Amino acid sequence: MNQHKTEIKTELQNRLARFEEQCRAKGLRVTQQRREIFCAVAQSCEHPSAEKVFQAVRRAMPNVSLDTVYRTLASLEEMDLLMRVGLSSKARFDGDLRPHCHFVCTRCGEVYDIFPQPGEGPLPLPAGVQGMGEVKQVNLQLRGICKKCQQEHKA
Amino acid sequence: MNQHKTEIKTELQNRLARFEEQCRAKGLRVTQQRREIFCAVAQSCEHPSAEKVFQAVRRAMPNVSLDTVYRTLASLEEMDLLMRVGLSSKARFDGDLRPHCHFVCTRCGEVYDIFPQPGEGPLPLPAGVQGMGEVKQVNLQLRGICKKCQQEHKA
DNA sequence: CTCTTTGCAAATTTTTTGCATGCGC
DNA sequence: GCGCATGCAAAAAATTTGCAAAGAG
Repeated sequence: MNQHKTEIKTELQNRLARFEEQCRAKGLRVTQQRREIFCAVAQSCEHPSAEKVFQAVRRAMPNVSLDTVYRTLASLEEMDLLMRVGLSSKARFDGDLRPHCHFVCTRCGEVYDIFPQPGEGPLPLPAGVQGMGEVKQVNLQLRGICKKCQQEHKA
Repeated sequence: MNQHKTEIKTELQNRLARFEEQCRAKGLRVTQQRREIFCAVAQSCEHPSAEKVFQAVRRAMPNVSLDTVYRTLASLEEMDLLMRVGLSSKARFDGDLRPHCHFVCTRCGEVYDIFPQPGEGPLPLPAGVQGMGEVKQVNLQLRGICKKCQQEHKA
């Protein structure tokens, strides 16, 4: 992770530029709060929760409110400027433990199973996992817009 | 998904057996509620939320309480009888959009990045994703026990 | 100057916990 | 019968929403 620190630093400029560009493209104003919240996530290596982002931003900006953080995180996600680890708020469960993947529709929230096709082997693990610990479970999550939502959007 | 329905049906017996076995192994009692909750998740293809499981179980058992569902889902997860899609309750954010994976420690909740090693290509997508919709984001999540927790456990 | 965005507060939703009673072992 | 597990209720945590005031374009 640390060997990436410097890359991240130099990349922060690019990201900020992209942030402003994206905001303008979507007609959103580039406010201090948005910039701070974006930076807080972009600079952090620790996958912060909304609360953690709030605390970090508060140091630079003592009266941001938690709800602004929530609203901004959601809009940054929508602009593809950050991503959510895991799923949105509500926990969901899967009783099928056979290896398979999930397609998560970011519009309707539906979770679809993707089972391996006949003859398809198990997914290869990234080499970098060596030495991190013991892997007990693998879950590949693909996020996008499902067929149904694509069609509704066209209509 | 439907071509798996029948497999799931026949597999339900195995799973129930495994469920009872696992309960006894961990010294947990095999109660009606646990069995019902386990079945509700095992039979469902829709990755139900706690609330949905609660509603389903209520049909067969009108006075289960929601907190029993929560407690039971947590213990079933711990016994590896089901898995959680996404992460536990709290949302977490990642500002790094370069392709990388996450190692999630199920003991301490820490999320570690796994960047591709030099020369390592992008992860192949499962063939079955064809026709599900447009994939915009790929997230591979490996769950297990991280190095630090392994060592603390030994001590 | 306009209209989005913010902060505040309060509401909602999701999840957790304490305690007396009940049921599996 | 013993003791974990449940149900109830209430608390805590996480997230969302309505509205007046502030600030970006």
